[in-house]
Amino acid sequence: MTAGSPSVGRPRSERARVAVLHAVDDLLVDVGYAAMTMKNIAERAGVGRQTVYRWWATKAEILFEACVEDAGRELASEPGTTTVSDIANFLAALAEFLSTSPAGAAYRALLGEAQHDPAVAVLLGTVDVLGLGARPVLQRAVDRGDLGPGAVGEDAVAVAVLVGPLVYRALTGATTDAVSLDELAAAAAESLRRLG
Amino acid sequence: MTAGSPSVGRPRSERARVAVLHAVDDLLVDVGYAAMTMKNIAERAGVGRQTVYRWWATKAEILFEACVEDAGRELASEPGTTTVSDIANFLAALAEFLSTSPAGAAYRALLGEAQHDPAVAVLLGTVDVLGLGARPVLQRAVDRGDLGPGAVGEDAVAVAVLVGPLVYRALTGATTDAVSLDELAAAAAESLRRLG
Amino acid sequence: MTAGSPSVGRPRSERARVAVLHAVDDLLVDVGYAAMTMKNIAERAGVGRQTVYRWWATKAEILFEACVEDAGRELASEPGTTTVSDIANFLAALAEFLSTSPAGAAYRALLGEAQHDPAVAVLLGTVDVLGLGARPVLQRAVDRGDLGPGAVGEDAVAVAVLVGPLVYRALTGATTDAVSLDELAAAAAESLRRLG
Amino acid sequence: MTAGSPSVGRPRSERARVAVLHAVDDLLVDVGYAAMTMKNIAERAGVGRQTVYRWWATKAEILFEACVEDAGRELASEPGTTTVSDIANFLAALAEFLSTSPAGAAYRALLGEAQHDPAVAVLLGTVDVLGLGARPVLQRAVDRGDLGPGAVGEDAVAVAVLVGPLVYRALTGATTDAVSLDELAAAAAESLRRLG
DNA sequence: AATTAATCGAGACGGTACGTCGGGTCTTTAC
DNA sequence: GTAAAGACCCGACGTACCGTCTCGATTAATT
Repeated sequence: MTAGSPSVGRPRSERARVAVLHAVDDLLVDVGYAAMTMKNIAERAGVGRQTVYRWWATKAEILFEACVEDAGRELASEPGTTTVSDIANFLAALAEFLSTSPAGAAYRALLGEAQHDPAVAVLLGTVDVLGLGARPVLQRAVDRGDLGPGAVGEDAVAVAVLVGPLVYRALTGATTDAVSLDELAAAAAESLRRLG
Repeated sequence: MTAGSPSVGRPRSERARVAVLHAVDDLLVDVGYAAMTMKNIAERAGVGRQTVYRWWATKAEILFEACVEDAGRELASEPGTTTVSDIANFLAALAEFLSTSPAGAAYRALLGEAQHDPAVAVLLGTVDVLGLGARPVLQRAVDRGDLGPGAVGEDAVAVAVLVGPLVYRALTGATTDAVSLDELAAAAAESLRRLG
Repeated sequence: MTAGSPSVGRPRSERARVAVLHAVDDLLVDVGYAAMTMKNIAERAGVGRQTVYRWWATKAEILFEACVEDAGRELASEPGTTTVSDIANFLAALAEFLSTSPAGAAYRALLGEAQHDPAVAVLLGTVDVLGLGARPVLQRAVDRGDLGPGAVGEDAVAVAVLVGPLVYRALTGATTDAVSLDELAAAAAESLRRLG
Repeated sequence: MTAGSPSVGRPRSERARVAVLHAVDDLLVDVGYAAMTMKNIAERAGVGRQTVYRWWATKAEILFEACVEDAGRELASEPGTTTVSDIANFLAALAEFLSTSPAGAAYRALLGEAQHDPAVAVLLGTVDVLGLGARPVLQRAVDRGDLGPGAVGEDAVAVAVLVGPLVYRALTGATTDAVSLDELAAAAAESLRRLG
């Protein structure tokens, strides 16, 4: 059908694939991004070094694959009854993601690496990780009439207004308590209304 | 005067110091942060390798020193007549800083590295680079009565609300045009009023 | 007939066998022994890698098989009318073999590898490649009474006296012209007479 | 005087140099040439890997340096009173060298590698290791009138006649006892006289 | 004809050495 | 005592080959 070789030769080992993805998650927590090398990823996964290189070019690619799907699930917040509560729910999920989740730690590491390596910037550009969580919230706000339809456009600033403050605090090492989160949600709602 | 040897032996070479700081700026632009090594910093500066290590422990420290003073000057925006125009002036300066200035590139690189290396996170925490630019704006808003006095507190979210959206867009590679900047300024003003 | 499975299942592919032996010869000429790997032997032969390993354990074994029979034929020199001319004929064949023949190149490579790997030394010891060519010459000299009967014994030095000089020159990269060959033949005859 | 930088920077460590040469000798005996890698040479010598590569390109170069001087000393046999006894002394030294000496083992390994790698063949061609031992013997024979003066020429076959048989036996794993050595000496003397 | 079993080409698997590069330290001479 | 030069030991890089394994597909002799 598609490829030239549908099933010639030994098939890829699913065991090795998941072992690598798990190893990356573990190492990010245990030793941090900088000390995480292709060598010890392979060792931690109990996998040959070449097997890692065969499927991923860099540790950023592995981390990205390990991050994306988890991010989608963890950022899918409960819809609220009002726009403000909807936003509050999302910001709570986002704060949790950024400060606690392994996938969030991977995202922060990747966003950091993207500042050093254009290839990683391109990689991150392929999936709008936080936008995928934020856009449903914005769409519901548009549907309620609380936000102009331009706010969910491709390059709209609405996503940045929504997630930017929390991301900035996460990257600078600040933590955000529940009270501040509610304040931020109210402020963001006000801000977004102004963008409509 | 004070310690055992205040000025015995050859004094530190000012020539070497500025050569290193300039070399770091040049290399960040020419080859990027990742490809910038202590070795080629020393070579570009025409300086011995040990001379670099004698005064800075890591390339992040050099970059930080090269970045801070420029940042202070470049982020000192013109006070506007109203809070909204004041904020607009600041956001314009911030956008310029993040997207164009060498010091801004250094800041982004350092913020990225801080996600990988706790020591760099601590280093960045010693000077609130963007906050130093944002706080005068917020203070003037408080003075005008447009913002509650709590907004300029130590750990207040106001700074994050002000700079977060633009920082997020800069880190994810998005550019922000003048029109969007004005929208953001208006939205931020609204948002901040809500925090008061 | 004999073992558990005399001829059940698919029989060994003769096509694959000769393809491998030819590939080894070609590669030895094209890229040399060191750059000749089991991987590119299989590729050059258009054969699976496992198929090579199924029948030969090392590239030395393949080369040995490819070498032995050719060596026997190429070293079977024309008997001369006198011992000196007999020896001269043999030395001419030997010089040709060592310097020009693919089988000779294989022999030199194997003799070289035997210095690094005891298993190859054992392998080479199973067939006295040059001795098989030299012994008929020596036997005829014994029959003529030009040489004592001990010279064709198992561990006699006569073979070494006969082939050693040319082998040494071949291994050290020296070439030997026709005039020198005749001198060597006369000298060897003299030398062998002395061993009787 | 000579080079552009007579003594700038840290000087080469003599300790490291001899440690590497000794490590190579030890490893050749302990594990053999094939299993002797640049990696374990460095480890055995207690030296960084880069330090090895800084001064030698291949393990063959190291072995060559470790071999040459020892070879000169070990092959410098006692002059005998007659040409036959002179040759006998040399052949005894040569047999000892080839079968027992570490330097001889190195020589055999290098001669083997030269069959696989043209660069090693060139390297070996720079110093006529065995010839340096054999030529004095031949020269004395010429002086005695037992050998024509052409025998000590650049490309003369006399050296090969002298050392070839023993080298061939050494490379093929044969050992040569004292009785055979004396026979070989007498035969070689006869053979060389014929070359005069 | 159907079954059985060893072969075939292909290619992924876990390992390990390669030669290079950057890390941070040290040891020289020159200033 | 700093500066410039450069060698030191260390370890990760990405590549290549090792020898083994697991596939689907052949290919004959045996049922």
